[in-house]
Amino acid sequence: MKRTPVTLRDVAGHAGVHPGTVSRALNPATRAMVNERTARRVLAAATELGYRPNPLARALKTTRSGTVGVLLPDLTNPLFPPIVRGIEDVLESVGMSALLANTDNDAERERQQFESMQARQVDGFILATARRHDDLVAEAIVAGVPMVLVNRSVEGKKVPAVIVDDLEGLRLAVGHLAGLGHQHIAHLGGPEELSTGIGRRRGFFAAMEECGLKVDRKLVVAADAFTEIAGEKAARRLFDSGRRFTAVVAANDLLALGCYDVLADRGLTCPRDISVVGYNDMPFVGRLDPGLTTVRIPHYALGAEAARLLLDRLENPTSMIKSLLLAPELVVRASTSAPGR
Amino acid sequence: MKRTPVTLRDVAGHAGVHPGTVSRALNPATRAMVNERTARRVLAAATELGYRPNPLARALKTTRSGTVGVLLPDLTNPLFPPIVRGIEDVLESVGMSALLANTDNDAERERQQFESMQARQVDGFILATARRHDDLVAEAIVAGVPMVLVNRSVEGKKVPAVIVDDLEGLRLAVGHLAGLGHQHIAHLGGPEELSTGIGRRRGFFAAMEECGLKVDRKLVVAADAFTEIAGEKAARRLFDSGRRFTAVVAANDLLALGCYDVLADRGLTCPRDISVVGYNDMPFVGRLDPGLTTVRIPHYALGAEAARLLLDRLENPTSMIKSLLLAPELVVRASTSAPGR
DNA sequence: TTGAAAGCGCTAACAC
DNA sequence: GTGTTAGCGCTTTCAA
Repeated sequence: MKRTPVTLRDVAGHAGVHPGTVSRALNPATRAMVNERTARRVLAAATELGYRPNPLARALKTTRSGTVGVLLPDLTNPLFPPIVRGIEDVLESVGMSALLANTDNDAERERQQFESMQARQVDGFILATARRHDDLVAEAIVAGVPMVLVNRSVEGKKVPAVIVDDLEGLRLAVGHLAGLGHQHIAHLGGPEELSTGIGRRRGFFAAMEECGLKVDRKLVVAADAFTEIAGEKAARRLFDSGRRFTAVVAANDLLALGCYDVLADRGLTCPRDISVVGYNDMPFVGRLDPGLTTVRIPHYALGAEAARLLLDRLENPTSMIKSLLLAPELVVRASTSAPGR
Repeated sequence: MKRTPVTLRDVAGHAGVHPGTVSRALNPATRAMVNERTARRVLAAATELGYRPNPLARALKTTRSGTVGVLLPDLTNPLFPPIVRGIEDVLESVGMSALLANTDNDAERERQQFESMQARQVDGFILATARRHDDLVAEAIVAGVPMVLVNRSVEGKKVPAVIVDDLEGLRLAVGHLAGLGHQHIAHLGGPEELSTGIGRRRGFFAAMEECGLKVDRKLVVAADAFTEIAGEKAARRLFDSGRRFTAVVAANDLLALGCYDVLADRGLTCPRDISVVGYNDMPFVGRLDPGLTTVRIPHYALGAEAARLLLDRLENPTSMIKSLLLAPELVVRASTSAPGR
């Protein structure tokens, strides 16, 4: 049970063949090279001895470790666990596994983790940390490091990514509010150095236009992080603007929570006084008080597809770069209602 | 930037010394063996060439990989991310890292992941998956595999664990309700094959006793998993028992959520009709409707301490086995009030 | 189809 | 102090 002391040699000895032959017999890709009967004998010996190949030794030899580096801002952000599971499940299905690292949005940490993973000979990367202008990503791409982005993309899309259609997402959010009769809608945006921040901001403008609504630029603010605190701060700017609005579309659920806080602070009630729409549909936001109307994104699928895309590139490095745009979906709950009472 | 083609040899050549010397100079533990000046020269050459040691090669040689296997039921259970971050942060601080795997409470998967990690030569394990009677843990311990349990423990504690004082936790929960005037308190327990399930159940009985309250055994049920669904099912049994009760203490927050569902289902209001107390203080349960009164456990510290304990064992394998019992804390919110209107 | 031999990048006796 | 040597467990030419 302890450290596998049983090696290829042991199996070879037991089966009366050369270690090289054992290697060939045990590797599905090379099994064809070996006589069917010998192969069976080797396999039998292997199982009998309880042989477990040593992935490190293999990796050292082949420079392929069967692992993928996954960089994300912070695992405790509820957005990420489902994405990670999606990644892990797909990787596991092909016998690979993920190496996780949290970067806390720190570019230096990010680079350090990236390099440490490279040293560990990961076969590729999945990044949930990309900024719109991201040196690390740029360098990795020119260096030919297999990589796919998830949730966020970079400017000048030469890198495969699995992201959500934010234009559509905002269309759903704004359309819903407009349908309810809201005319004065504010946007609590995300950091503009992130594709998600800018994408939803653009989506907001586009959707307002489509609905025939005027955007009051004082009612478009950008939080400097996708956190509740940052959301609170930015929401305060909205309320301090002196402009009138009856609804706010937040660029993500955490921001919407920050908005909830400000509402409570000022004795305002949601949705009676102000309707709020979130983005992401994080776990449990449906059970908040009030249940958050939000744009659902397929978390798990984002991760799973990103992993698939990466596997694809790993198998076929020269294939065309493809990205995936997943469709969001509106989930209407209690935080939105018709305006004015 | 790409694959590190620069090896010990390269550095050696550049510095005009033997690779062995480079190895010694670069390893803090053996640096003392080498002349100060040579060491400096080597270091300079290493940085100049951008040398990155290959952890795989080192691991192969030393059988120590600098990684720790972490088995947990499911990363998307909000309980775990903070624990995992605690583990990762501590490991990272000593240059190690974690390999995660989700087992979905499947013993077979668990064993398989365990073995695959062993094959990857992890230096030790942190398990959040232990059952009270756990063959895998038992075998690993006799095999001398360094391991520490987190959150859950096993029967016959011969294995280091970092857990929460459930007796105290239940004392807080029951005491709070008793203080509010509740006399008829139900327990929505967890699976009894888990130390957390049984521990909180025992804590419930003990605390009721301490408060001078009688336990109605019909009002003590056990869910068969720590999930919202299982909680709902079990809570239904409570309400179908025909017994009178004004409060329920759930063995965890997810179970409490299941209870919320049943309440809603039956047109009951919390806390007016029934007070509910949870356990764990998962992220965001304070924002539920109603905000959940619960017993807070120090998630992050659980993970961090588990990692520290493991590092301790790794450094000093023969040291005494120690476990840690962390103190919980009551967080009173809106789901509890005095009984009877 | 199988054996022989070299070597992935590193560490650790052992010698000098 | 530093060089030499062997080898961790595996894959993969190259011969046979």
